[in-house]
Amino acid sequence: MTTTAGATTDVRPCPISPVVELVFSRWTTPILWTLHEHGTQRFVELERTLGVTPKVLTQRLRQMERDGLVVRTYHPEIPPRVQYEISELGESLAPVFAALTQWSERHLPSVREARAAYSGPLPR
Amino acid sequence: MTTTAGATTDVRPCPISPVVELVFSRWTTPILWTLHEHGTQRFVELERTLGVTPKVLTQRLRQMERDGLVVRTYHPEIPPRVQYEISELGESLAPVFAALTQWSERHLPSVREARAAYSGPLPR
DNA sequence: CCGTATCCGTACGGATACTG
DNA sequence: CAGTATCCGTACGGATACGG
Repeated sequence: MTTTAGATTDVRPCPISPVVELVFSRWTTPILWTLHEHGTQRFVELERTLGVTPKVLTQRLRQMERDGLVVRTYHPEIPPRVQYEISELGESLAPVFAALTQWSERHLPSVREARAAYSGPLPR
Repeated sequence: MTTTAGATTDVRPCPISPVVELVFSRWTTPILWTLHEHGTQRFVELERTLGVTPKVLTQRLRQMERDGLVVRTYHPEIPPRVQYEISELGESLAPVFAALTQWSERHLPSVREARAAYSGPLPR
């Protein structure tokens, strides 16, 4: 565990932090969900469906493309057409989403109850 | 405008967004993980283990207590002692964490490959 | 020990305008 | 249509100091 005296104890963070950062950053979840549910989407479709500005949408899509979660296909036409679809790697997240969905259905009410019952500080 | 046939009124965002915000906000995942793995922890233990400043730690713990994910127990001693433990509701997230862990083990290498192979913009 | 109070820097998202 | 460029406001986290 800790090595010889003097050395700082190693702080081992939870192993899922990388995935969390990868998948649950802002907008990534809605984007993945939309592509998963509605299939291939064009840029403007995502823009309108999610209500996100083009700058941010581009940032997220580039990031997700780099990480291999989505596939971008450019069609050199006039006007240009770009398709975004979820990759196989992205689809492999399905069990995660399923677990999350199930948890929501079962336990989200409990959260609401807890919030209602909570009388301490931090009122939002 | 909205007269696109077929799709009536509702543009439904992904249903897991609330949970994501709840569980995967900054620091909440490491906190939950630590309490899940190492059991009950004192304030200063979490502070040191996670390397988080007391202000932020308090914010997160209050929020998670309000949401019913952790249980705070105050022992009026000198010096005072406060225990934080994961609640039953928090424990119910275990399947989610399990799915995430499994995905990490299986598919995180693919992400690294994708990043290495990616030659476009956005180099981080 | 367990927080709270205060200041501060920045990263991030939103809005707008413009280009190919 | 599919972005890029620019400006801007703020929410958030880190650092420090202090209090019960």
